[in-house]
Amino acid sequence: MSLYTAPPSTRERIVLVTARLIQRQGYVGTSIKQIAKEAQATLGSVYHFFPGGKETVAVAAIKHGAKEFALLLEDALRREDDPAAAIEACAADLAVGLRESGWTDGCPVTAAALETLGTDSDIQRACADALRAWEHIVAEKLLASGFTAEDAAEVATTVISTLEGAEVTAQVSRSEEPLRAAGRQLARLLRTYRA
Amino acid sequence: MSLYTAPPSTRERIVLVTARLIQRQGYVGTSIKQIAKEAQATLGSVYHFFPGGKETVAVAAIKHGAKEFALLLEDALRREDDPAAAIEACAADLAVGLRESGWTDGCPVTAAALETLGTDSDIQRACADALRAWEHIVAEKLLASGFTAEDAAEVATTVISTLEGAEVTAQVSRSEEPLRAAGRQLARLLRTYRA
DNA sequence: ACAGCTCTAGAACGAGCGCTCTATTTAGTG
DNA sequence: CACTAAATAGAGCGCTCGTTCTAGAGCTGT
Repeated sequence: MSLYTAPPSTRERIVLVTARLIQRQGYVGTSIKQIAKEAQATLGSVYHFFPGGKETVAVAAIKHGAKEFALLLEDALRREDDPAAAIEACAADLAVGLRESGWTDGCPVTAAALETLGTDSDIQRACADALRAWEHIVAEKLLASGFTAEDAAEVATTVISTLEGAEVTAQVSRSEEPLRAAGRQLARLLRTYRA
Repeated sequence: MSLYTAPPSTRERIVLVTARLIQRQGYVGTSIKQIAKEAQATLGSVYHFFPGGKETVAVAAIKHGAKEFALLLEDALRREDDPAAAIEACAADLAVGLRESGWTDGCPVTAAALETLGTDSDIQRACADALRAWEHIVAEKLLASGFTAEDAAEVATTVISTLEGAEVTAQVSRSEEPLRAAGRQLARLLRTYRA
């Protein structure tokens, strides 16, 4: 990685802005015109890069957000040897990021998923893929720490669900505490599996 | 309670329909005209009962949904003496309800909260109130089971967060498993607090 | 009979939606 | 320099949004 990162391309700006807007206002609440304006692009550019229209832009943004959280997760899990401590650190990272954004920049996957529930759309698929990928990352760490395959899968699912829910709770109550509490309780839970 | 329940009034139908639509499509994705049509009312009736417009209808619907889940929670906690078993049963109840609705009828509070994040609106306040009320119900049960005040508060917050998150995960993956897993893991966590 | 309510009914308004379309500018290649 | 494809630019289309407004229907008390 170079010291001087290239300025983001128009396409990248569109994706980044869309991800942020979905975090804050949801999928339905975000218009293509607003995306174009905030990305300093024009309507023509947006439809040039995403001929599939609004849904295509959203899918790209959700995949971007999914990868972003996956990196945060992998980072925390690599820094700490103990998975319990790693998950607690991860929750703390989320809490700090949330506070710094004024409690607005949550998880674009959750937001978009809830608005497109019965739809069988690409958005739903992208959200389901993201959740599965995150669970897989956690499960791998647990397996490496001596968990059985069944325990790892069930605990990983619960870890992701709890982090998701605690993030929403933290946003609504505008406090780090729900995420901090979830981190501590998840750590306690993981430690009950020690040999 | 009589055997013959009165047919719901126009006002009640509006609130019930709105709650269901918010569950499925979110707040922004639900229009007043759709509410009127599905509630078999007219626009005039909606604005007659809710002069404050869309937001007022949504607040009433959210409060209704909040009370509904509070009753489910209190019911499960009353049925079981052991709080761990009670929370697990609660998760199972949610899983069954979700499957029976075709994975569409989740939590209107979460859905509405995420779409109105930075807004300082009555909707945000209603969602925050709902979460606090649910946590309080769980905390009371834990206190009655011998938890310290601090433990009860922190665990109750985590229980609600986990149930919220697991419900979303279950909806996206169209499976009862995330909620079942969350129930089992929460039960395991609660049992670590036994004297 | 009639006034005075609550409730129902839906047309109409301005604003904004997603998207299409035609131009025009920019960048890359021989 | 000439030619082409990529990218930018935004006016305009049909439609739906939330809301307002006027008009009528149903009921009660006098």
